[in-house]
Amino acid sequence: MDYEKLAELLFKNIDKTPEDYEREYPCRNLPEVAKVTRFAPSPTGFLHIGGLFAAFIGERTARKTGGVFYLRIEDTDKKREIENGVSGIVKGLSDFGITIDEGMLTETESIGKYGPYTQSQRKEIYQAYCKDLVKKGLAYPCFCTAEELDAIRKTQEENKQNPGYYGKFAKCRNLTYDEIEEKIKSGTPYVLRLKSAGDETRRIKFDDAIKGEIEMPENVQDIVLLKTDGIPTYHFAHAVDDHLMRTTDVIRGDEWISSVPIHFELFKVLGFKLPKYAHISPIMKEDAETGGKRKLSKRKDPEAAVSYYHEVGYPKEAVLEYLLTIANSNFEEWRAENPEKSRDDFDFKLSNMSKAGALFDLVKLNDISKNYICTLSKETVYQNTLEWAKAYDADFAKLLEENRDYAIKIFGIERGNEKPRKDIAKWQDTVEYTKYFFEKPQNFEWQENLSKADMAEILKTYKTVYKDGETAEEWFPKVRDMAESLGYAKAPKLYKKNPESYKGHVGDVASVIRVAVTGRRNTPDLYEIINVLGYTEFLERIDRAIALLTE
RNA sequence: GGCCCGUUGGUCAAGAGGUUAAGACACCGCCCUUUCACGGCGGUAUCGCGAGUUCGAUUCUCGCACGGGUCACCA
Repeated sequence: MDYEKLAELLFKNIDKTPEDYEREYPCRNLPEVAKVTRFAPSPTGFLHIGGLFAAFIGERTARKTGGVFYLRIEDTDKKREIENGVSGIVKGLSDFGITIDEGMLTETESIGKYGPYTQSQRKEIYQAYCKDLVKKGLAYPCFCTAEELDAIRKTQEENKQNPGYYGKFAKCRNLTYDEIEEKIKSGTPYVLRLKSAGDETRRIKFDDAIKGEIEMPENVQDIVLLKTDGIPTYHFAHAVDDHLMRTTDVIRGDEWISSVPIHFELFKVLGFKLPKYAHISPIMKEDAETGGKRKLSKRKDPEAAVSYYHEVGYPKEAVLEYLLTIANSNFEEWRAENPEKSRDDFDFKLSNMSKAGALFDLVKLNDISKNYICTLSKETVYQNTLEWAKAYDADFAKLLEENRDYAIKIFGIERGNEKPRKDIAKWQDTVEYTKYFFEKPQNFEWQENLSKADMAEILKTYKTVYKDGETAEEWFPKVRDMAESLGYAKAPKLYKKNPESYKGHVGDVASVIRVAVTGRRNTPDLYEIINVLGYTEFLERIDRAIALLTE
């Protein structure tokens, strides 16, 4: 067989050679320790939390070593693609502060010298390498139809043989030049296959940065390199792109582990140096139905989508810190010791990653998020809440903008002291949190141990006792005195000793005021709330409550 | 089924051939306290199973079980 002639027959329009591309995309001029990593999703528009996790780890690895992190779009499957699919991915990344050094910025724009960064635009590159492989007798066209392939698989299954296109089953391996030429001329569709030289009794070995030493049988399959439409499969594109883009560390989901033998052979026949592999375990979720674990599912779990976290308003810092604690569990300890430091100063290590898939824990995320938000200033909370509301709650955004100073005061309640409140986990929580400041209470959670008359009496008395402008130190003792004069214990402890001699205790009295003003039994510090509301509003609410209680 | 990966409390997990088997979240109790949070103190709870190596194994080896992945012209 004249392979040169076959290569010309198959790829007559391809003039460039691998050598041309090697020159076009030279080795990066980086220090030896610098790592080049990438995130390479399909443009489905949907960014999975696991994708963000992988991207984040790639970004951290590159940053830490002074390397390069880039975004490549793997759009070799038209079926997966949706319109503006790149934007969704790019937005998901940027919403959570993941920045790229190279790659796709929008649907069509990119930065970097190693592009194009969209695989559909790299067709000639792949074909040049394929042409070279054909020339060397390492790849061949295959005209088998789907039906023929099915038939092969069926007999293999019946005979308990490994399924696939390999060895004696690879009938197109033995086609003559004339047979091939005839089929090509008649327009028969074909794929290009690798002529595997693998031997399943031999084993490959590699050291995965996360999983450690892994050993597997060599690949023997004549896998498809180029599909009927001339577009490469994932495997072939991976080899060519990661080589040409000079990726040093391939960080990807561990569903790829079983394909590593294919990648080994591909890198070998193409004459490429193998990258380092790091296979990440997927993020799991507890499955209510089976009681077991399963991958977070795009269909069943809203929290699988990165956009979910943005929509409900988790700060990106909280999400990233949560992902970091999953990735390197010693991060939590480091954070506790270095509360002021930037996340970037943490020494992230691929080797510290867990080999098993972690269950996604929304409760833990909430905790991390509350701890983060409680360190922010009231102005920052206002600003972040406003930005969130502008995107997802227009009415609330309007309210915040029209009452800027007031809203900032609300967010200032019990904030900035040594023990700040920790009750906001996400910006969406602020809607409920601030509600009674913007509207008079509709429902009142009155406590059951007091009669309406008792409560009305407390409020009427309180109105006469309360003076605008009291300090916190003056305020509560007055409430105590008032409680005592109305027949309530000054302190809860007194009441517990002698419950019969009192109507209740100061806590009940304060509670009546609290409910009258806010409608709720549980709120932040009452004194601060009253001051934020202002004297006029306070009086109105007390009067309104008295009217309701005495009607 | 073949191949591969994994398995320490409810969750995330540290750990090393000999430890009272860290810590965080969650949960429970107590304290603080005008409510709720916060904070402080304390508590419940973990090495999948069976062999082997060893004076000793949760740690090393081998089986098994269970869970997961993969076996496409999808990535």
